[in-house]
Order: sequence, then C-alpha cells, then structure tokens
Amino acid sequence: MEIPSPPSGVRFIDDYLVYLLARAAHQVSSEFHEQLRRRGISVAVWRVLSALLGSEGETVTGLAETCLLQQPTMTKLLDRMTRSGLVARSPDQRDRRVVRIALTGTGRALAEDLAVAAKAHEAELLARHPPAEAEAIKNLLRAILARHDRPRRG
Amino acid sequence: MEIPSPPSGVRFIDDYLVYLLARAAHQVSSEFHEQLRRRGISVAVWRVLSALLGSEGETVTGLAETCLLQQPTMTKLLDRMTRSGLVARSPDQRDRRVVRIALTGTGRALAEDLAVAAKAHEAELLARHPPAEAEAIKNLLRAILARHDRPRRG
DNA sequence: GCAATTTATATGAAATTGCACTTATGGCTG
DNA sequence: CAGCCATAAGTGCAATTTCATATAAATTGC
Repeated sequence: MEIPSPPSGVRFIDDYLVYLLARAAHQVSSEFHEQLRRRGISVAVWRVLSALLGSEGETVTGLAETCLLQQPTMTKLLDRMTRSGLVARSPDQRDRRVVRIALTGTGRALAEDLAVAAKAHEAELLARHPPAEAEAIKNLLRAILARHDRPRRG
Repeated sequence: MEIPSPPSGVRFIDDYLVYLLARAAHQVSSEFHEQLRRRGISVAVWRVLSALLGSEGETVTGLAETCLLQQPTMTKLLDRMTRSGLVARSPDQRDRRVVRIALTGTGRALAEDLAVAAKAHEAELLARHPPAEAEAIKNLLRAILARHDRPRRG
C-alpha cells in the first residue's frame, strides 16, 4: 500500500523560482552523477576536471568560483586531486601569490573521457524536449546568467 | 593590476547544460542565501521550512527528496531543527515506521517571515528580465522538471 | 501465519565543507 | 621607500554530509 500523501496542495516552493531552478539542476544532473558514482568519481572532482577542459592554468580562486565552491574547499579538493595525480600546481611567473592548476596526462584523459559521456547525456536530455524548447533552454539560462552575474573584476 | 586570465576561450562547461543550470541556480539564489547567512539560518534549514509551508505532515524521506538531500542527512538536520524548536516529529497512525514532520509555532513564524523575504527577492529577480522572458522562465523550468522527473511512486 | 522482501528511519565512523584566520605577495600613496 | 590596504592561497577546528549499515515495521508469497 501507499503512504497517503500529505495535503500537498499548494506548497510554497512549487511556485518559487529559486527552488524550481535548484530542482531542475538537481534532476537534470542526477543521471550523470549516478554514472560518476558508479565510476567512483565525486561530483566535485568532475567539476574541476570539466572546468579545466578548454581553460587550463586557472587559479585556485578562479576554479572555486567556476565550480561554485569556496576557496578553502577548492584548496583541499586540489590537495586530494594532486595526490591522486589528476592535476598539478605550478607557481605563476608574474605573481608569486598565484598558483596555476593544470591537468596531468591522467587527468586530461579522464576529463576528456567523462566529457564525452557528459555530452552524450546532454544530448539525451535535450532529445526529450521538442526542438524549439531545447533551443530555448540554454538561451534562457544564459540570459539568466547574464542578468544576475554578480559584479566581477575585469 | 589584473591577473591575466587564462586563455578562457572555449571552456567545455560554458556550453554544457548541466553546468548552466547549476550556475544559474547558484547565482540566482546567492543573494537570498546571503540574507539567510546574515540571519544565521542555513540554507538547509530554510529549505525544510519552506518545504513545509503549504504541506505539513511530510515524511522524513519525502522531505529529503523535496529538499534534494539524502535521507540520513535529513534525519540529522531534523534532529537539530527539533532541538532548536522549529519542527516536531510525530508518529504516523497508520504506519508506525513513518514519522511526520510539522512546523512548531516558532517554526511557522520563521518560515512565513522568510517566505515573505524570499518572494520579495524573487520579484526583484524577475523584474530584471523583460516581462515575456520572466514569464517564460518558470514555464520552461516546469517543462524541464516534468520531462526529467525520475519515475516516482504513486 | 510465517519467512523473505521491501520500506522508513536512525546511527556511526570517515570524509568533506564552512568559517575565521594566517601567511605571503602585490599595489598604492604620501 | 615605508606603511597600509587588497588579494591569493593555505590551515585548523568545528559542523555537516556521506556511505554503509542497523533496526523496526509493513507487505508479499507461499
């Protein structure tokens, strides 16, 4: 038998933009994250690997911002990824405060491998929508990002 | 001076749906989450409070699913929220495995208070978009959710 | 009606994250 | 150039989350 659902008539969150976005992000990524889990790769590690694809030489702070993590969290994550041979740190020439992060050979191979799977998954996702809608999704998201980007340096 | 950006030409993630969604969710919520932080309320607590607004009597597992958390995480979160007097557990009549969660008076007051702030923030967010776009956003998100909802019981 | 299976919640140890702070540079101003 | 503020990264400890598993209750199939 089924546990009778609570009177889930008008939940606040069902019409709350921030929740809809969070839920959509979660749902859409869950299938791929499941693939990662099966391979023993954490979401955080995947984020760093993918952030470095096409843009190596990122700084620790830059990676943290890209991966939506705090800087100390990124420092510790990079410690682990360095230990497991996926990335390497190197000092910046011009500014000795800065540490540049690069993929190792192993790291790049894994990143590219996962990226293929990620793109395949994305194609599947988009295929579930009518073409016009699929088209609209990324554009709308970019519009949101553009309008709500916090003031950035540069 | 500016640290010269790395050759951030074509990052993989900048055209990756899952990332765009995650980033949009993060950016859009960050301002409100900052308000929460100033009030000493964690995002997780806010999620539970808002999940219960309009739908009390949720189960632990149901709340975990709604709040995008794992069940053991929710159990412990509810432990803390119970201790701080925001929610109360009560046994389900029909199924003694089930625990129903309800807001306390304090919890409801806080939830409603925060919900007002959240809705105000949402209005601000939407005001930054042209009306047609603002209109489209939630609809599109609901379309995504509808199409990618994992098979659910019921 | 009972053993086997499934479902709901809780628990405990280990890993991760968050927060406040330190250290090391770099940039700026007088 | 000295002093001061800003920025980059790392550290330490407390809090939280995760993973695997335990416990309890309900359901299923004989």
